[in-house]
Amino acid sequence: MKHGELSEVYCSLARTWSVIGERWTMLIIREAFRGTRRFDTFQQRLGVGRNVLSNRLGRLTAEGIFDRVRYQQAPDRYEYRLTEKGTDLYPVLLMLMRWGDRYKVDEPPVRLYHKGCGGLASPELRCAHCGDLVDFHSMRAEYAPGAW
Amino acid sequence: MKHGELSEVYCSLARTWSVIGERWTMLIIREAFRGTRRFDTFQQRLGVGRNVLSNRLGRLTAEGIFDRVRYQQAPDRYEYRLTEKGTDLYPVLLMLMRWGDRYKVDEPPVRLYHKGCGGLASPELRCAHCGDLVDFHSMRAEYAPGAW
DNA sequence: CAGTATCCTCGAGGATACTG
DNA sequence: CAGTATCCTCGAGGATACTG
Repeated sequence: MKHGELSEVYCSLARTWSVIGERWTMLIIREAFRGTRRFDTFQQRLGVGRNVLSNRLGRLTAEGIFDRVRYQQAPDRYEYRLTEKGTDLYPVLLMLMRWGDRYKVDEPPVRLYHKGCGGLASPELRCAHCGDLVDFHSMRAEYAPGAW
Repeated sequence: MKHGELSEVYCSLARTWSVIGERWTMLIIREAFRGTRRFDTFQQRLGVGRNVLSNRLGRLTAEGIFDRVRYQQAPDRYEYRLTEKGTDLYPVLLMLMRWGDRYKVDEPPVRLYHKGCGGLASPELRCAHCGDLVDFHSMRAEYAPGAW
């Protein structure tokens, strides 16, 4: 199975992975959450090849994760802004970071504060129905017919 | 920057990505959450090459995400079980699935029920401090010195 | 700046045969 | 079963020069 074919399987994870599951893609999105919008800024901060970056930004724009917006005329200059579909990847990013905070570093490189309460935030997963904390053991999965 | 070098950068996301950010790795872990433990079962369900699967299971075992457990003697047979470090990736998996449920499929292939309350669960992120829903706009990030 | 073009390397992945 | 061994392909990624 090739990378692109993941998008055709009836599996939300596989399809999501076909969009963001490449070496640089998630790092580019993280950089965007950090406020980066311009080609050369992405390129310099990540150290990614210009051809690769060009390709990824194009694909993510086609996918609807970035908007390519002209911010200047003559000459025209464009920048990349996360769409709502893009910012909806924030929970994914947070959970990846949190796992790394726990298992891959001594001290978290990024601290998150919650604007609402002002506290140091360690976001956690709760059941939307009853509000209890959610983990692997508390969930039961049912597969639709045809699910991969 | 090579894939392995991501593990040396002072960034929880990059380091996590160096562990799970390859084409098959996250799909193998998902399959494990589904209950799969044995080499041939992984191989048949995912359609991944045997050499690649062998390599990934070895790396994930070395990383402490899988335990390689002998379940039979003469001949010895082994299976792979998620460790706690492995099941702690569940929130990552859930958030990836949820994004795919929203943007990549019409009908969710997998439905999750919360054992506690019996309800159909759509897990959501909340601030551990105040309990409010968390999204990108409600967070403020502070970077430690040396953070990538 | 925001790219495109070109050329190259390397390793992830696929296919298949073989083994204790 | 649970792998290892072998050989091959292909594309992701790196480096660098060039352009409007």
